[in-house]
Amino acid sequence: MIKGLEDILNHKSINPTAMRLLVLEFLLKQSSAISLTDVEKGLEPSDRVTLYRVLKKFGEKGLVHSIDDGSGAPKYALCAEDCVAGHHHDFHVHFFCTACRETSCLTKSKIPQVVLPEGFASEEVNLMVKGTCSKCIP
Amino acid sequence: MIKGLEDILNHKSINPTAMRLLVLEFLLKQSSAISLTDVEKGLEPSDRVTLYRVLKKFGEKGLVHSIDDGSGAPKYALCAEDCVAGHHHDFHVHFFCTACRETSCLTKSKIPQVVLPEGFASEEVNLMVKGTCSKCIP
DNA sequence: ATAGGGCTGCAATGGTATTGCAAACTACGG
DNA sequence: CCGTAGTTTGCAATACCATTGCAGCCCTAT
Repeated sequence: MIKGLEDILNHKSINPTAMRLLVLEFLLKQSSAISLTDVEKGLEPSDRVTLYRVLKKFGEKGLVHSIDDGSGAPKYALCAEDCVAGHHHDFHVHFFCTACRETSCLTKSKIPQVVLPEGFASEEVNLMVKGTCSKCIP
Repeated sequence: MIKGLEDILNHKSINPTAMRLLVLEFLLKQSSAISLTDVEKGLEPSDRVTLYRVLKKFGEKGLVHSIDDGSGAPKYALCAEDCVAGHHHDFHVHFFCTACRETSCLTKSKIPQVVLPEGFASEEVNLMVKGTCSKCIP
């Protein structure tokens, strides 16, 4: 199991340290995007700053992408597959459930093409939907 | 002129105080969405907290909407037209130019319909595009 | 005139990212 | 096996930013 985790990191050119393996393992267990504070609580008693830097490195290397769901703190989730360092390909919709307050990636919902005014060039698109998720529908 | 400003506030059931008129006037002069710090600098030497509360009230009453462009601080812009207290209708695209670092409302670019998975109900949609705006194209 | 409610300004709090620095660790060449 | 260089980690400190409490002010209605 741990072996597989190491491979993942190596494949992204990230030195597989104990801390990073722990964070990666924790991320793999999540069903939704989580904040730095969530990681901190799940991996007690780890240092917050270290976790911050681990996630930052993961982001730089294209292992995770961060989502700003308006909660103030960024959420992190593992990238699908084909993200390379520096260029993310996560053109999917992010969903924030106002009931359970979970942020999740709707990898199957692609972001539709957006028509921009003349002279505007798009580099990155982020679509955030808020509402009620399937688990919280009454 | 000031008379017109008062009308705007009254129409939204906001007591027209000096401070609020100033903020509204400042907002009307902007061509892009601005942060609380921007307002503070433009209206020196005003108290930041007061401006914060003014903007908050404007938001509650449907006069302005706030945009989270990922810069850490929310940006504010006047609502188009028919926003009512509590329910915003700003289904337009927000654009962040990575060159001039300005956030603007593309009121003509409507957010396309998003297909959500079964069981998901959408209440609010936010589409943030990052790239280069027409003024910054080489 | 006065009492009450809304508005403002100041001070203080709390949560967050972010950086500097020194200790710990790791990989590697002798 | 040892030491060294580079990476990683943990701690302390800093810097924003939103948000709240409180006290004084203004305006209005009675």
